Amino acid sequence: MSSTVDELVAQLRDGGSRVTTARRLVLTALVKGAHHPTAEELLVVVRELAPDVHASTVYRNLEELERLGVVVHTHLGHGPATYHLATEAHGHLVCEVCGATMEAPQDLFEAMAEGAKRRLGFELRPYHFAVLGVCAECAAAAATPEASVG
Amino acid sequence: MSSTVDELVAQLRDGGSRVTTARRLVLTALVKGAHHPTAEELLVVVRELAPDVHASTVYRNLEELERLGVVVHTHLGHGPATYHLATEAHGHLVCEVCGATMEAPQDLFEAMAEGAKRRLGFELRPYHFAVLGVCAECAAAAATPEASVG
DNA sequence: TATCAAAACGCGACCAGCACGCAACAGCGA
DNA sequence: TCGCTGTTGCGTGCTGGTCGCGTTTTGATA
Repeated sequence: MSSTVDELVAQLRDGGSRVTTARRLVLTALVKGAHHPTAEELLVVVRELAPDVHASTVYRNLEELERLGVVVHTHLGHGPATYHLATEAHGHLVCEVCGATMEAPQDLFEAMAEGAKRRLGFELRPYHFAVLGVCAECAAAAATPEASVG
Repeated sequence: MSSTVDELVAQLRDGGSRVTTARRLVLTALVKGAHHPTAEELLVVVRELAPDVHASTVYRNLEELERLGVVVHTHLGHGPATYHLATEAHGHLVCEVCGATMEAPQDLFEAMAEGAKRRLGFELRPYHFAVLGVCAECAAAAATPEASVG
């Protein structure tokens, strides 16, 4: 969580990658930006600092950073993928009704992971795709017929 | 599981939808076809029976069938969505390494679902997106440095 | 059985999200 | 500073899916 751009840059060098302006800006955007930015949103942030950076550069850098284990991407639903630093890896719960995204408590997956491992030999990595469902507010709204969410 | 095309057609009528050739063929493809067909694969099956059916017709029909609760779609990974009858709804475990897909035992999600409900008020619907991980074979292959999966 | 409004279809254009090929550029070790 | 080679900008292309429009088909009714 305490990752600074400089630390991440060091990871890049260790991995044998060059440190370019665009690449540094992508890291900056990841550190400073919103919680679950898409590639598009990262591009916007990057372009505030360097307007000429091309979208494909951001995509390629995210790919490279992921290869190095610096960032991971997650699918929160039907839209574009979202990116965050690998040090912040966590599961997500997303409400199908209102789209609210919440981070899953670390231990929420534990029982399931253990069950999958013991019974199927399957090692869960439940971070890549969000688990969908209905959040408390929307469930309550659905339960009271008079109410409407909007 | 015992759904026949006729039963599904009846569901269509009950829902106020018209029964067309293309629509019946989509249902036929879902009943007879592979386990987790994509829209594209369904289109191929449909076209074996009626070559002039257009791709957008299949997409629109799947959307309508989903609206009626007859079919559901699932994302097994980065590729296209897969479709199956709502009566066959189940969770999926997908291996990130080899791509193997397995149906999750019904009770695997129960502990997690209960925990999410009690602690966050969140009602899990863990069927829409697969849970990724590493299958037993690939985990074993990774554990023995000499072995290689290919 | 004929009529007809609305639903569904075929078709093509279009869109989002992303990957790719290529020539120019820039990081970084010597 | 030089030069190798990784990276960038740019355009183009691909996949998966949506949309608008004019035509065809369905199915309730006469």
